[in-house]
Amino acid sequence: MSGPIACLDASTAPLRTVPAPGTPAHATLRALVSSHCFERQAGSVLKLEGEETRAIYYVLSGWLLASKTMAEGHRQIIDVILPGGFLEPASADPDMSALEIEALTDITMALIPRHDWRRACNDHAELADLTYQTVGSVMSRISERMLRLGKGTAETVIAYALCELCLRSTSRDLVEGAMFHIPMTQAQLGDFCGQSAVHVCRTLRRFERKGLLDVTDHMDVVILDVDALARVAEIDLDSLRQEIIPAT
Amino acid sequence: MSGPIACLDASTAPLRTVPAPGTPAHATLRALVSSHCFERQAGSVLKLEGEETRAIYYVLSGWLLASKTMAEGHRQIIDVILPGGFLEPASADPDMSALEIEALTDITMALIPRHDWRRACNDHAELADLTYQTVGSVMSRISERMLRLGKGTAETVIAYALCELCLRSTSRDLVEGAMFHIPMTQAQLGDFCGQSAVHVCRTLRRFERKGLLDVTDHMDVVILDVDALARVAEIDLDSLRQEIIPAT
DNA sequence: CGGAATTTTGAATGCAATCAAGTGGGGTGG
DNA sequence: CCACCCCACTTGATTGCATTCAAAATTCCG
Repeated sequence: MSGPIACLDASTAPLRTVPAPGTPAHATLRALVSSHCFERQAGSVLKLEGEETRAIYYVLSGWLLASKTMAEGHRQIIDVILPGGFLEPASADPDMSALEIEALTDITMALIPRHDWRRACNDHAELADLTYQTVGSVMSRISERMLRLGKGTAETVIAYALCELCLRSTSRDLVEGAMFHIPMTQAQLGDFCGQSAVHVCRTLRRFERKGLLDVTDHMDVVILDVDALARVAEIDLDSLRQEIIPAT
Repeated sequence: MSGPIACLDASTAPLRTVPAPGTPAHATLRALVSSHCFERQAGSVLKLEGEETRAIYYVLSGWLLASKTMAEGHRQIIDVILPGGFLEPASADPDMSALEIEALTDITMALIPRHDWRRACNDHAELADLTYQTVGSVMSRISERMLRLGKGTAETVIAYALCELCLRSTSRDLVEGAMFHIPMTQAQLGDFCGQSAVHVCRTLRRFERKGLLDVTDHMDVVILDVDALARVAEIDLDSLRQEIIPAT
């Protein structure tokens, strides 16, 4: 794998609306991002578990995936990061990555040195806010998933994952009939939900038969009955949105 | 439940060795902690899911527990916090708690207003380091658990949980024959490991029969065969220590 | 068009939940 | 002091959900 490729135009990238454009914080963020910006193809592994790490992974476009693997190749996807999101894969040893980081799709992203990021956070309260808010979002969506992983049925976990990804990828709405695309195979969705690929398939099919949703053409999902799906996922849509989706 | 009770002597509390005693950062941490210090009984619920929160939960002595609950009372313990550890239960909405916080044992702790904490982190790099290191520790141990919750057998999850709690509570060592106490019932351990209480019992009994460990008298655990236990947990002890236990 | 990866379906196995009943210890009140 | 109760733990039996294995169908991509 080659080194970072300079990104010609980071200005089109979907920087979060927080901090607001025009503010010094926004300018700092933009500068940080564009000076460390590069692209990768889907499937590229950016960091392995246990490797040295000193940077923040900031996603501009595409989806990023953080996972861990056990013996026999059993893998659990710990989190998926969407444009505007970021993650530091550090463990208790700040220089060691606890996670494997991989591009789920073709991706544009920035690898910002931890120190630069922290300096920026010290200088701009809005960036510190953004950081804390992101940590909160990550923690709460991981917690929701963990709850269902531990105590839910396959239907519950998978329905939740669909709701979460839909909410996050369609920016805050989950309406009947809206289509959204999940750039994951059923096997990957299985790794995300702690299920085998076969059972993901069966479960999606069952959802279709029940009229909850429609899955066409490689994970294009149309939710047909939001309320029923939310019931299966055991969520309250509004509470979940407040919990995992940053305001504004 | 009554309000916070002033803690007469926080100086005996096991403040982390980072920042080092004598430094300004240490003094600031001590001041923050002792001015917000109080005690609670085992079982006290300190915060409910969805409630407002604006503070960091810093544990001085005793164990704290963060959990989430689904319909029908199915609960998952997301994390356990030991003395010297802390947690902010905030979600994407920084003022809303994503977790329920509960005292697992009688506990001495400090509830430090987020703003004071953040100001202190801005003033003292060591405190910021401590914060990032703690976030890293929390994330990596949650990830390890999540991996096994999703992809491991009951034996793997439970063996891992025992190793993690032993490593953390006996400060970095996991030696044969050492006894340590886990102040949780089997039902709570089940909520931690995504298993039913009944199955936790069976699994612990099986471990005993295999000579991996001994569990006596309400969760006093003696590990008899560290290597075998680590093998069941699918961990490498040294890697895990580096990953989840802060250095020094 | 051919090969590889993904999805689908069937059948069998096995792990863990649930239900149910019984044991044992610690604390309380008579 | 003893009886009782409550809670935690233990063990057995049954049920059911999800995995695994296997094979076919479909789609993607070069």
